[in-house]
Amino acid sequence: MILEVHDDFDLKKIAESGQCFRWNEQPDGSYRVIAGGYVLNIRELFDADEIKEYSGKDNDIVRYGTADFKHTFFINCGKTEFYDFWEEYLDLKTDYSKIRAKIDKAEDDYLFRASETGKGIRILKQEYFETLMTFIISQRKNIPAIRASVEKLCKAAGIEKDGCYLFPTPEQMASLSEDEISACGTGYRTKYLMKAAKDIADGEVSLEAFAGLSDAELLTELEKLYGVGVKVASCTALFAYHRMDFFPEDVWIKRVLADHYDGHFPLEKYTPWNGVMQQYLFFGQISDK
DNA sequence: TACCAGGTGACAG
DNA sequence: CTGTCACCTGGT
Repeated sequence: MILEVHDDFDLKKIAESGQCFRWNEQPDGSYRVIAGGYVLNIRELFDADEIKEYSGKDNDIVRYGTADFKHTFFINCGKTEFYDFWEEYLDLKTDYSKIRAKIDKAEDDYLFRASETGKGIRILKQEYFETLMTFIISQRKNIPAIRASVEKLCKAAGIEKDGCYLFPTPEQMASLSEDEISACGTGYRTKYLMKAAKDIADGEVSLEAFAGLSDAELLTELEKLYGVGVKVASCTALFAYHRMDFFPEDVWIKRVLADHYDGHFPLEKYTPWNGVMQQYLFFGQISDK
């Protein structure tokens, strides 16, 4: 299919934004994305001739956004799979260039510059269980270490598909022994993962039911899970439940706030889009390194 | 070798 | 309620 997005959309920035850990750049510049039980390949078509070539092959074309610029992608899935999962996952109905336009350069030049650097990031709508597990794993780990750990876990418990391993279901995860999980490099987080997986597999906790809660209630319920504090809970709320107003504060963001905002971000100015602002600030910070 | 990294729970005070 | 500390593991 051809995906034409008249809005901010940058594959590389999304892959490196730290919200997802299973986007892998391929030798041809495309990205392989494992999510929702699917394995997708997505490639931006930069060249007009290339776009014409693909468009001529009676590929379905879907269009999103209203900006006066566009990004064109080739994705190797059909309409059924696309509407079933990827449309929502990629958050194609949200207009990020309009959200970006809420940032006043004169009022906050630092955020404005961060948004220019991070332009193209979208907040994915990822799966509840995978996001929760992944951000539990992320505690005191850097991004490469998180990716390596998640990959091992998928290989240990997930189903193989197209040469990749899907993220385990709660049941698959709960069937692993402590040693098997620990062998994935999860360290002291192993007991947190086991408890959450078991409670969810047993039906004691329903991540699906959490979707009906208000932002505040959702945060409270997530924080009740063993090993889940405010950071992991707010990342899960933002990246899986798509609660766009959450503003997760990790050490990187805390540094930004200390250096540029007197320790406190003016959340009231950007409601209900603070999560997007957080992503711009975070991306600006890590891309300096 | 020692210290740190996208935190959290358990405990002091 | 705020401060301190151990914790697995991989990296410098």
